[in-house]
Amino acid sequence: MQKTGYKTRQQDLLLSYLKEMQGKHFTAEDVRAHFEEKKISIGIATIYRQLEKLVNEGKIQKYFIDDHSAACFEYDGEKCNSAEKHFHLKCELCGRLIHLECEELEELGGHLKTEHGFVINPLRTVFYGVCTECLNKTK
Amino acid sequence: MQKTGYKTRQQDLLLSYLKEMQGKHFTAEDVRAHFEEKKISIGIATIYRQLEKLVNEGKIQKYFIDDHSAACFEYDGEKCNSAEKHFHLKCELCGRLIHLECEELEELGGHLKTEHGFVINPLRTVFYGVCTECLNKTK
DNA sequence: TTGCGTGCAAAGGTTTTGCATGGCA
DNA sequence: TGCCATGCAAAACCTTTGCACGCAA
Repeated sequence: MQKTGYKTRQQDLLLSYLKEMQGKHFTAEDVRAHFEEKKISIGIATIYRQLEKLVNEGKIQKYFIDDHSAACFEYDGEKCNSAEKHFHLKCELCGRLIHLECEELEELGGHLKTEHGFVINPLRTVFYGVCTECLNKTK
Repeated sequence: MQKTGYKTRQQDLLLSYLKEMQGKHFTAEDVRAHFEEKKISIGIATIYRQLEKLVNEGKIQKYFIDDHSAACFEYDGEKCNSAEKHFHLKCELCGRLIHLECEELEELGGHLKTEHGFVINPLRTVFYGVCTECLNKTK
């Protein structure tokens, strides 16, 4: 399960970028531009491959915001890797990512499995909607 | 507000397809293939333009399921609120998109709202995980 | 007749892939 | 040294767009 792989300069660069961008979303192109600004060159293919690996490991998440535009990635920090029993809520208005731990919601997984034979993956599943703050604002 | 536009053969064909596919999801390519099978030719550009129009009118919904794959469309019929009563499950292994209607799941929206002040948007939310068939295969 | 709808092909943008090279262990 | 990671460019892919023509009203 634990594929170590080699440690590379590009990998480190990307990880440092993740920490810097923690809680914010970015595209593959954002990553490339960020390092180009610093006169550091990373191939876009490498960026895609590293990001894909991180997504598979559940370290970062991949979102599809609108239309056929570029995919957004987001790093949520250490806490997300340890706690597998929480879900993510993403506000469509303010873009905030909310971490939700809730017993009743945890039952959702059990229900889907026993009643529908579907094993949900909370690491990748994101509930889209509107958060409390934004609801109040629009009233 | 109500832009009538012209009535065309392609429009009628698409509408008949929608009725046939009511409650199921399909891609632009699915539409093209469906009519090709019947020896009816419709330009793919026309399909995209018609679908876009229908989305803007709120007649059909557009989903962004996966990676760089094609967008999914869905016609839920006359009743406007029906779309809010089902969710989508996406199998991470076989890629199948499953259409799930379940009363207990409908309560999820209510729970999120009353307990967490979050109004979920089922039109955009997709549960990722592994479906029954794939679970059995991997055993 | 007017001008929207259509079809074709080309363009557009994002992501993936093949292949030779570079670099970690 | 053995192999994975990288970089480049090309390919793949879905979708949009420009333009001339067709067709509804």
